[in-house]
Amino acid sequence: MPVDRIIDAAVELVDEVGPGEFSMRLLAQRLQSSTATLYRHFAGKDEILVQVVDHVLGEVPRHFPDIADTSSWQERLVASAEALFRTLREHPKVVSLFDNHIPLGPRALAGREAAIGIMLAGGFAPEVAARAYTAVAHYVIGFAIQLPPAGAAGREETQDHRDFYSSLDPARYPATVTSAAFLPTSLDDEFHFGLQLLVDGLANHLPHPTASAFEGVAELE
Amino acid sequence: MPVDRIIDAAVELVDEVGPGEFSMRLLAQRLQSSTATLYRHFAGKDEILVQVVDHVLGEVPRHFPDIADTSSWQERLVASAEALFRTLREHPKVVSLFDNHIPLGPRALAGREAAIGIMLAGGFAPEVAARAYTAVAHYVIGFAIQLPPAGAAGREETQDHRDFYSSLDPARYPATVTSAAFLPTSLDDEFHFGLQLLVDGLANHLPHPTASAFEGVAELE
DNA sequence: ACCTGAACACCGTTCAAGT
DNA sequence: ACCTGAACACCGTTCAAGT
Repeated sequence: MPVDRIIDAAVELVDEVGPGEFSMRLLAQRLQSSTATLYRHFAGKDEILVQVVDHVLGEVPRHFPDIADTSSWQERLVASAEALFRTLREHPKVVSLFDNHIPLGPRALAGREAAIGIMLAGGFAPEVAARAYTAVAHYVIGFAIQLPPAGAAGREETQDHRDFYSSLDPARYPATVTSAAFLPTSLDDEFHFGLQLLVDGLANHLPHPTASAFEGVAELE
Repeated sequence: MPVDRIIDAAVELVDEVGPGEFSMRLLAQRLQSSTATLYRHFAGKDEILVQVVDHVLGEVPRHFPDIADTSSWQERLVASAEALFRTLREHPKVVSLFDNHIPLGPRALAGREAAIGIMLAGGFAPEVAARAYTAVAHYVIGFAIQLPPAGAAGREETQDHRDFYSSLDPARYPATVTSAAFLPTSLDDEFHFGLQLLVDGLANHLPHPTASAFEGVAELE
Protein backbone atom coordinates (compact mmCIF):
# COMPACT_ATOMS: atom_id res chain seq x y z
CA MET A 1 0.00 0.00 0.00
CA PRO A 2 2.03 3.00 -1.27
CA VAL A 3 1.72 6.20 0.76
CA ASP A 4 0.93 8.30 -2.31
CA ARG A 5 -2.08 6.17 -3.10
CA ILE A 6 -3.43 6.83 0.40
CA ILE A 7 -2.93 10.60 0.09
CA ASP A 8 -4.52 10.72 -3.37
CA ALA A 9 -7.57 8.86 -2.11
CA ALA A 10 -7.69 11.07 0.99
CA VAL A 11 -7.73 14.26 -1.10
CA GLU A 12 -10.54 12.82 -3.22
CA LEU A 13 -12.49 11.84 -0.15
CA VAL A 14 -12.13 15.24 1.56
CA ASP A 15 -13.14 16.95 -1.68
CA GLU A 16 -16.27 14.84 -1.81
CA VAL A 17 -17.50 14.65 1.76
CA GLY A 18 -15.56 17.36 3.61
CA PRO A 19 -13.37 17.02 6.69
CA GLY A 20 -16.40 16.50 8.92
CA GLU A 21 -17.56 13.32 7.20
CA PHE A 22 -14.06 12.15 6.36
CA SER A 23 -13.28 9.03 8.35
CA MET A 24 -10.59 6.43 8.51
CA ARG A 25 -13.20 3.77 7.84
CA LEU A 26 -14.40 5.45 4.64
CA LEU A 27 -10.84 5.93 3.46
CA ALA A 28 -9.92 2.31 4.18
CA GLN A 29 -13.04 1.12 2.38
CA ARG A 30 -12.21 3.23 -0.69
CA LEU A 31 -8.75 1.68 -0.74
CA GLN A 32 -10.20 -1.82 -0.28
CA SER A 33 -8.18 -2.09 2.89
CA SER A 34 -8.74 -1.76 6.62
CA THR A 35 -8.21 1.05 9.11
CA ALA A 36 -5.42 -0.75 10.90
CA THR A 37 -3.46 -0.78 7.64
CA LEU A 38 -3.72 3.01 7.45
CA TYR A 39 -2.22 3.23 10.93
CA ARG A 40 0.79 1.30 9.65
CA HIS A 41 1.61 4.24 7.35
CA PHE A 42 0.36 7.26 9.29
CA ALA A 43 0.26 8.13 12.96
CA GLY A 44 -3.41 8.97 12.70
CA LYS A 45 -6.15 10.89 10.98
CA ASP A 46 -4.56 14.30 11.67
CA GLU A 47 -1.31 13.35 9.98
CA ILE A 48 -3.17 12.27 6.87
CA LEU A 49 -5.04 15.56 6.76
CA VAL A 50 -1.79 17.52 7.04
CA GLN A 51 -0.55 15.68 3.97
CA VAL A 52 -3.82 16.40 2.18
CA VAL A 53 -3.21 20.12 2.71
CA ASP A 54 0.30 19.97 1.35
CA HIS A 55 -0.79 17.88 -1.64
CA VAL A 56 -3.38 20.49 -2.59
CA LEU A 57 -0.83 23.29 -2.22
CA GLY A 58 1.25 21.39 -4.77
CA GLU A 59 -1.37 22.28 -7.39
CA VAL A 60 -0.82 26.03 -7.01
CA PRO A 61 1.92 26.30 -9.69
CA ARG A 62 -0.50 24.89 -12.28
CA HIS A 63 -2.57 28.07 -11.88
CA PHE A 64 0.29 30.42 -12.56
CA PRO A 65 -0.14 32.17 -15.88
CA ASP A 66 2.99 32.56 -17.95
CA ILE A 67 4.52 35.77 -16.72
CA ALA A 68 7.28 37.52 -18.55
CA ASP A 69 10.50 38.12 -16.63
CA THR A 70 9.99 41.81 -17.16
CA SER A 71 6.74 41.83 -15.21
CA SER A 72 6.47 44.14 -12.22
CA TRP A 73 6.43 42.81 -8.67
CA GLN A 74 2.79 43.91 -8.52
CA GLU A 75 1.79 41.68 -11.43
CA ARG A 76 3.77 38.76 -10.05
CA LEU A 77 2.44 39.07 -6.52
CA VAL A 78 -1.14 39.35 -7.73
CA ALA A 79 -0.66 36.32 -10.00
CA SER A 80 0.70 34.20 -7.15
CA ALA A 81 -2.12 35.16 -4.77
CA GLU A 82 -4.71 34.44 -7.45
CA ALA A 83 -3.10 31.09 -8.20
CA LEU A 84 -3.48 30.14 -4.53
CA PHE A 85 -7.05 31.41 -4.49
CA ARG A 86 -8.01 29.44 -7.60
CA THR A 87 -6.46 26.29 -6.19
CA LEU A 88 -8.40 26.66 -2.96
CA ARG A 89 -11.62 27.33 -4.87
CA GLU A 90 -11.15 23.98 -6.59
CA HIS A 91 -10.88 22.32 -3.18
CA PRO A 92 -13.32 24.32 -1.05
CA LYS A 93 -13.73 21.57 1.53
CA VAL A 94 -9.97 21.32 2.03
CA VAL A 95 -9.68 24.95 3.08
CA SER A 96 -11.17 24.17 6.48
CA LEU A 97 -8.01 22.22 7.20
CA PHE A 98 -6.04 25.49 7.33
CA ASP A 99 -7.45 26.00 10.83
CA ASN A 100 -5.19 26.50 13.79
CA HIS A 101 -1.90 26.15 12.00
CA ILE A 102 0.13 27.66 9.23
CA PRO A 103 0.98 24.95 6.68
CA LEU A 104 4.68 24.11 6.82
CA GLY A 105 4.93 21.20 4.39
CA PRO A 106 7.33 21.29 1.41
CA ARG A 107 4.75 22.68 -1.06
CA ALA A 108 3.72 25.37 1.43
CA LEU A 109 7.34 26.38 1.90
CA ALA A 110 7.87 26.51 -1.86
CA GLY A 111 4.96 28.93 -2.18
CA ARG A 112 6.28 31.09 0.62
CA GLU A 113 9.73 31.13 -0.94
CA ALA A 114 8.36 32.14 -4.34
CA ALA A 115 6.26 34.99 -2.96
CA ILE A 116 8.97 36.42 -0.71
CA GLY A 117 11.38 36.10 -3.61
CA ILE A 118 9.09 38.26 -5.74
CA MET A 119 9.11 40.96 -3.08
CA LEU A 120 12.87 40.90 -2.57
CA ALA A 121 13.45 41.05 -6.32
CA GLY A 122 11.04 43.98 -6.40
CA GLY A 123 13.37 45.91 -4.14
CA PHE A 124 11.63 45.50 -0.77
CA ALA A 125 13.53 45.16 2.49
CA PRO A 126 13.44 41.61 3.95
CA GLU A 127 11.32 42.76 6.87
CA VAL A 128 8.68 44.21 4.57
CA ALA A 129 8.83 41.18 2.28
CA ALA A 130 8.05 38.83 5.16
CA ARG A 131 5.21 40.96 6.47
CA ALA A 132 3.78 41.42 3.01
CA TYR A 133 3.68 37.68 2.43
CA THR A 134 1.96 37.12 5.76
CA ALA A 135 -0.65 39.78 5.03
CA VAL A 136 -1.44 38.51 1.54
CA ALA A 137 -1.48 34.84 2.56
CA HIS A 138 -3.85 35.49 5.44
CA TYR A 139 -6.11 37.54 3.20
CA VAL A 140 -6.34 34.72 0.67
CA ILE A 141 -7.02 32.12 3.37
CA GLY A 142 -9.61 34.32 5.04
CA PHE A 143 -11.43 34.79 1.78
CA ALA A 144 -11.25 31.15 0.76
CA ILE A 145 -12.21 29.68 4.11
CA GLN A 146 -15.57 31.40 4.17
CA LEU A 147 -16.56 30.25 0.70
CA PRO A 148 -19.78 28.24 0.78
CA PRO A 149 -19.43 24.53 0.00
CA ALA A 150 -19.12 23.88 -3.73
CA GLY A 151 -22.56 22.33 -4.19
CA ALA A 152 -24.40 25.64 -3.85
CA ALA A 153 -22.84 27.13 -7.01
CA GLY A 154 -20.80 30.26 -6.50
CA ARG A 155 -22.90 32.88 -8.21
CA GLU A 156 -26.18 31.77 -6.67
CA GLU A 157 -24.68 32.12 -3.22
CA THR A 158 -23.51 35.63 -4.01
CA GLN A 159 -27.01 36.46 -5.18
CA ASP A 160 -28.45 34.98 -1.99
CA HIS A 161 -26.26 37.19 0.14
CA ARG A 162 -27.19 40.31 -1.77
CA ASP A 163 -30.89 39.48 -1.47
CA PHE A 164 -30.52 38.74 2.22
CA TYR A 165 -28.78 42.04 2.96
CA SER A 166 -31.29 43.94 0.80
CA SER A 167 -34.19 42.39 2.70
CA LEU A 168 -33.03 43.66 6.10
CA ASP A 169 -34.85 46.46 7.93
CA PRO A 170 -33.43 49.72 6.49
CA ALA A 171 -34.16 51.55 9.75
CA ARG A 172 -31.94 49.17 11.66
CA TYR A 173 -29.27 48.43 9.08
CA PRO A 174 -29.19 51.56 6.86
CA ALA A 175 -25.57 51.27 5.74
CA THR A 176 -25.85 47.54 5.07
CA VAL A 177 -29.00 47.91 2.98
CA THR A 178 -27.64 50.92 1.09
CA SER A 179 -24.49 49.11 0.09
CA ALA A 180 -26.15 45.73 -0.59
CA ALA A 181 -27.29 46.67 -4.09
CA PHE A 182 -23.69 47.41 -4.99
CA LEU A 183 -22.17 44.14 -3.88
CA PRO A 184 -19.97 42.70 -6.63
CA THR A 185 -21.60 40.00 -8.72
CA SER A 186 -18.45 38.04 -9.08
CA LEU A 187 -16.54 36.50 -6.24
CA ASP A 188 -13.39 36.95 -8.28
CA ASP A 189 -13.98 40.71 -8.51
CA GLU A 190 -14.57 40.88 -4.79
CA PHE A 191 -11.39 38.94 -4.11
CA HIS A 192 -9.36 41.02 -6.52
CA PHE A 193 -10.47 44.29 -4.95
CA GLY A 194 -8.97 43.53 -1.52
CA LEU A 195 -5.88 42.01 -3.08
CA GLN A 196 -5.30 45.19 -5.08
CA LEU A 197 -5.70 47.26 -1.90
CA LEU A 198 -2.89 45.31 -0.29
CA VAL A 199 -0.66 45.66 -3.34
CA ASP A 200 -1.37 49.39 -3.63
CA GLY A 201 -0.56 49.85 0.06
CA LEU A 202 2.69 47.93 -0.34
CA ALA A 203 3.99 50.37 -2.94
CA ASN A 204 4.38 52.92 -0.13
CA HIS A 205 6.84 50.61 1.61
CA LEU A 206 9.47 50.54 -1.11
CA PRO A 207 12.71 52.03 0.22
CA HIS A 208 13.16 54.19 -2.91
CA PRO A 209 9.77 54.96 -4.40
CA THR A 210 9.92 54.43 -8.14
CA ALA A 211 6.77 54.13 -10.25
CA SER A 212 3.33 53.26 -8.77
CA ALA A 213 1.28 55.26 -6.28
CA PHE A 214 3.89 57.96 -5.98
CA GLU A 215 3.97 58.81 -9.66
CA GLY A 216 2.14 62.10 -9.23
CA VAL A 217 4.24 63.21 -6.29
CA ALA A 218 7.48 62.21 -7.97
CA GLU A 219 6.68 64.22 -11.04
CA LEU A 220 5.82 67.30 -9.05
CA GLU A 221 8.87 67.25 -6.82
CA MET B 1 -33.58 25.14 31.00
CA PRO B 2 -33.21 28.67 29.55
CA VAL B 3 -31.64 28.91 26.11
CA ASP B 4 -29.11 31.53 27.23
CA ARG B 5 -27.74 29.21 29.85
CA ILE B 6 -27.10 26.58 27.17
CA ILE B 7 -25.31 29.06 24.89
CA ASP B 8 -23.17 30.41 27.73
CA ALA B 9 -22.10 26.91 28.68
CA ALA B 10 -21.49 26.05 25.02
CA VAL B 11 -19.17 29.05 24.57
CA GLU B 12 -17.26 28.03 27.70
CA LEU B 13 -16.97 24.47 26.49
CA VAL B 14 -15.76 25.42 22.99
CA ASP B 15 -13.23 27.80 24.56
CA GLU B 16 -11.90 24.99 26.71
CA VAL B 17 -11.87 21.95 24.45
CA GLY B 18 -12.33 23.32 20.93
CA PRO B 19 -14.97 22.44 18.35
CA GLY B 20 -13.40 19.03 17.74
CA GLU B 21 -13.85 17.78 21.28
CA PHE B 22 -17.08 19.66 21.86
CA SER B 23 -19.91 17.18 22.18
CA MET B 24 -23.56 17.22 23.07
CA ARG B 25 -22.84 14.75 25.87
CA LEU B 26 -20.17 16.97 27.44
CA LEU B 27 -22.45 19.99 27.17
CA ALA B 28 -25.38 18.13 28.73
CA GLN B 29 -23.15 16.88 31.52
CA ARG B 30 -21.91 20.40 32.27
CA LEU B 31 -25.51 21.57 32.50
CA GLN B 32 -26.44 18.60 34.68
CA SER B 33 -28.93 17.58 32.07
CA SER B 34 -29.18 15.08 29.23
CA THR B 35 -28.60 15.32 25.50
CA ALA B 36 -32.25 14.80 24.66
CA THR B 37 -33.06 17.94 26.63
CA LEU B 38 -30.68 19.93 24.44
CA TYR B 39 -32.56 18.70 21.39
CA ARG B 40 -35.74 20.17 22.85
CA HIS B 41 -34.18 23.64 22.50
CA PHE B 42 -31.95 23.32 19.44
CA ALA B 43 -32.25 21.41 16.21
CA GLY B 44 -28.80 19.96 16.71
CA LYS B 45 -25.14 20.52 17.38
CA ASP B 46 -24.65 22.78 14.37
CA GLU B 47 -27.35 25.18 15.45
CA ILE B 48 -25.77 25.53 18.88
CA LEU B 49 -22.39 26.28 17.29
CA VAL B 50 -23.94 28.98 15.09
CA GLN B 51 -25.25 30.64 18.25
CA VAL B 52 -21.83 30.32 19.86
CA VAL B 53 -20.33 32.31 16.98
CA ASP B 54 -22.90 35.07 17.27
CA HIS B 55 -22.52 35.23 21.04
CA VAL B 56 -18.77 35.76 20.71
CA LEU B 57 -19.30 38.45 18.07
CA GLY B 58 -21.43 40.23 20.67
CA GLU B 59 -18.25 40.87 22.66
CA VAL B 60 -16.64 42.94 19.90
CA PRO B 61 -18.02 46.32 21.06
CA ARG B 62 -16.31 45.84 24.43
CA HIS B 63 -12.98 46.10 22.62
CA PHE B 64 -13.77 49.42 20.98
CA PRO B 65 -11.68 52.16 22.44
CA ASP B 66 -13.47 55.48 22.99
CA ILE B 67 -13.11 57.25 19.69
CA ALA B 68 -13.89 60.92 19.30
CA ASP B 69 -16.56 61.81 16.74
CA THR B 70 -13.96 63.84 14.95
CA SER B 71 -11.80 60.80 14.25
CA SER B 72 -10.98 59.98 10.65
CA TRP B 73 -12.53 57.00 8.88
CA GLN B 74 -9.06 55.46 8.93
CA GLU B 75 -8.86 55.52 12.72
CA ARG B 76 -12.39 54.22 13.08
CA LEU B 77 -11.98 51.40 10.56
CA VAL B 78 -8.70 50.30 12.11
CA ALA B 79 -10.26 50.39 15.58
CA SER B 80 -13.20 48.22 14.50
CA ALA B 81 -10.97 45.67 12.78
CA GLU B 82 -8.71 45.50 15.82
CA ALA B 83 -11.70 45.08 18.12
CA LEU B 84 -12.78 42.06 16.09
CA PHE B 85 -9.25 40.70 16.07
CA ARG B 86 -8.89 41.06 19.85
CA THR B 87 -12.21 39.38 20.42
CA LEU B 88 -11.21 36.44 18.25
CA ARG B 89 -7.85 36.17 20.00
CA GLU B 90 -9.72 35.74 23.27
CA HIS B 91 -11.65 32.87 21.75
CA PRO B 92 -9.09 31.23 19.46
CA LYS B 93 -10.92 27.91 19.37
CA VAL B 94 -14.14 29.56 18.30
CA VAL B 95 -12.57 31.00 15.15
CA SER B 96 -12.62 27.59 13.48
CA LEU B 97 -16.39 27.87 13.44
CA PHE B 98 -16.15 30.64 10.82
CA ASP B 99 -15.54 27.91 8.23
CA ASN B 100 -17.72 27.57 5.19
CA HIS B 101 -20.13 30.37 5.97
CA ILE B 102 -20.24 34.07 6.61
CA PRO B 103 -21.84 34.72 10.01
CA LEU B 104 -25.28 36.27 9.56
CA GLY B 105 -26.57 36.40 13.15
CA PRO B 106 -27.71 39.69 14.73
CA ARG B 107 -24.32 40.52 16.28
CA ALA B 108 -22.56 39.80 12.99
CA LEU B 109 -24.97 42.09 11.17
CA ALA B 110 -24.44 44.84 13.74
CA GLY B 111 -20.70 44.67 13.15
CA ARG B 112 -21.17 44.79 9.39
CA GLU B 113 -23.52 47.76 9.73
CA ALA B 114 -21.08 49.67 11.93
CA ALA B 115 -18.12 49.14 9.60
CA ILE B 116 -19.98 50.01 6.40
CA GLY B 117 -21.40 53.03 8.19
CA ILE B 118 -17.88 54.22 8.95
CA MET B 119 -16.99 54.01 5.27
CA LEU B 120 -20.12 55.79 4.05
CA ALA B 121 -19.62 58.54 6.62
CA GLY B 122 -16.05 58.80 5.39
CA GLY B 123 -17.32 59.74 1.95
CA PHE B 124 -16.96 56.41 0.13
CA ALA B 125 -19.41 55.23 -2.51
CA PRO B 126 -21.67 52.36 -1.35
CA GLU B 127 -20.01 49.95 -3.74
CA VAL B 128 -16.58 50.68 -2.34
CA ALA B 129 -17.87 50.58 1.24
CA ALA B 130 -19.24 47.07 0.76
CA ARG B 131 -16.10 45.78 -0.90
CA ALA B 132 -13.91 47.40 1.71
CA TYR B 133 -15.80 45.71 4.51
CA THR B 134 -15.53 42.34 2.79
CA ALA B 135 -11.80 42.75 2.27
CA VAL B 136 -11.08 43.83 5.85
CA ALA B 137 -13.35 41.20 7.41
CA HIS B 138 -11.76 38.40 5.41
CA TYR B 139 -8.31 39.62 6.30
CA VAL B 140 -9.14 39.59 10.01
CA ILE B 141 -10.70 36.12 9.81
CA GLY B 142 -7.80 34.79 7.78
CA PHE B 143 -5.32 36.06 10.31
CA ALA B 144 -7.30 34.88 13.34
CA ILE B 145 -8.14 31.43 11.99
CA GLN B 146 -4.53 30.41 11.64
CA LEU B 147 -3.58 31.43 15.16
CA PRO B 148 -2.18 28.49 17.12
CA PRO B 149 -4.36 27.19 19.96
CA ALA B 150 -4.08 29.35 23.06
CA GLY B 151 -2.15 26.84 25.16
CA ALA B 152 1.10 27.32 23.26
CA ALA B 153 1.42 30.99 24.27
CA GLY B 154 1.44 33.48 21.42
CA ARG B 155 4.97 34.79 21.54
CA GLU B 156 6.61 31.39 21.86
CA GLU B 157 4.82 30.27 18.72
CA THR B 158 6.07 33.29 16.84
CA GLN B 159 9.57 32.48 18.01
CA ASP B 160 9.14 28.88 16.91
CA HIS B 161 8.16 29.96 13.43
CA ARG B 162 11.10 32.29 13.11
CA ASP B 163 13.49 29.58 14.27
CA PHE B 164 11.93 27.09 11.91
CA TYR B 165 12.24 29.36 8.87
CA SER B 166 15.80 30.30 9.86
CA SER B 167 16.79 26.64 10.09
CA LEU B 168 15.80 25.85 6.50
CA ASP B 169 18.39 25.16 3.81
CA PRO B 170 19.44 28.59 2.48
CA ALA B 171 20.29 27.10 -0.91
CA ARG B 172 16.74 25.89 -1.36
CA TYR B 173 14.82 28.65 0.41
CA PRO B 174 17.03 31.74 0.08
CA ALA B 175 14.27 34.35 0.27
CA THR B 176 12.54 32.63 3.18
CA VAL B 177 15.73 32.36 5.21
CA THR B 178 16.80 35.92 4.42
CA SER B 179 13.51 37.36 5.57
CA ALA B 180 13.08 35.06 8.58
CA ALA B 181 15.33 37.10 10.85
CA PHE B 182 13.11 40.12 10.23
CA LEU B 183 9.80 38.53 11.11
CA PRO B 184 7.88 40.72 13.56
CA THR B 185 8.11 39.70 17.20
CA SER B 186 4.58 40.66 17.95
CA LEU B 187 1.53 39.12 16.36
CA ASP B 188 -0.23 42.45 16.86
CA ASP B 189 2.42 44.24 14.81
CA GLU B 190 2.12 41.67 12.08
CA PHE B 191 -1.65 42.00 12.05
CA HIS B 192 -1.53 45.77 12.06
CA PHE B 193 0.83 45.88 9.09
CA GLY B 194 -1.58 44.19 6.70
CA LEU B 195 -4.51 46.12 8.08
CA GLN B 196 -2.72 49.38 7.42
CA LEU B 197 -1.97 48.26 3.87
CA LEU B 198 -5.67 47.80 3.24
CA VAL B 199 -6.52 51.17 4.76
CA ASP B 200 -3.80 52.93 2.79
CA GLY B 201 -5.03 51.32 -0.39
CA LEU B 202 -8.60 52.39 0.33
CA ALA B 203 -7.64 56.06 0.44
CA ASN B 204 -7.17 55.88 -3.33
CA HIS B 205 -10.84 54.94 -3.75
CA LEU B 206 -12.33 58.10 -2.29
CA PRO B 207 -14.41 59.88 -4.96
CA HIS B 208 -13.00 63.33 -4.05
CA PRO B 209 -9.58 62.92 -2.52
CA THR B 210 -9.44 65.04 0.63
CA ALA B 211 -6.85 64.50 3.32
CA SER B 212 -4.83 61.28 3.68
CA ALA B 213 -2.48 59.80 1.08
CA PHE B 214 -3.10 62.63 -1.34
CA GLU B 215 -2.15 65.43 1.01
CA GLY B 216 1.00 66.24 -0.86
CA VAL B 217 -0.69 66.30 -4.23
CA ALA B 218 -3.64 68.35 -2.96
CA GLU B 219 -1.35 71.01 -1.52
CA LEU B 220 0.58 71.32 -4.74
CA GLU B 221 -2.42 71.57 -7.03
C1' DA C 1 -45.44 19.86 29.30
C1' DC C 2 -40.95 18.72 30.32
C1' DC C 3 -37.26 15.55 30.98
C1' DT C 4 -34.57 11.05 30.67
C1' DG C 5 -32.16 6.33 29.96
C1' DA C 6 -31.27 3.43 26.57
C1' DA C 7 -30.77 2.49 21.90
C1' DC C 8 -29.00 3.00 16.89
C1' DA C 9 -25.53 3.63 13.72
C1' DC C 10 -21.60 5.66 13.64
C1' DC C 11 -16.44 7.49 15.13
C1' DG C 12 -10.61 7.09 16.07
C1' DT C 13 -7.55 3.94 17.62
C1' DT C 14 -5.55 -0.51 19.17
C1' DC C 15 -4.26 -5.36 19.24
C1' DA C 16 -4.36 -10.23 19.18
C1' DA C 17 -4.45 -13.23 15.62
C1' DG C 18 -3.76 -14.68 10.96
C1' DT C 19 -0.79 -15.29 6.30
C1' DA D 1 6.83 -8.35 7.39
C1' DC D 2 2.37 -7.09 6.26
C1' DC D 3 -2.50 -7.15 6.90
C1' DT D 4 -7.08 -7.84 9.35
C1' DG D 5 -11.48 -8.55 12.29
C1' DA D 6 -13.05 -7.43 16.41
C1' DA D 7 -12.90 -4.71 20.34
C1' DC D 8 -12.89 -0.29 23.32
C1' DA D 9 -14.54 4.02 24.46
C1' DC D 10 -16.48 7.38 22.32
C1' DC D 11 -19.86 10.28 18.87
C1' DG D 12 -24.94 12.76 17.08
C1' DT D 13 -29.50 11.85 17.22
C1' DT D 14 -33.97 9.63 18.42
C1' DC D 15 -37.72 7.72 21.13
C1' DA D 16 -40.36 5.07 24.27
C1' DA D 17 -41.15 5.69 28.83
C1' DG D 18 -41.41 8.22 33.07
C1' DT D 19 -43.04 12.48 36.23
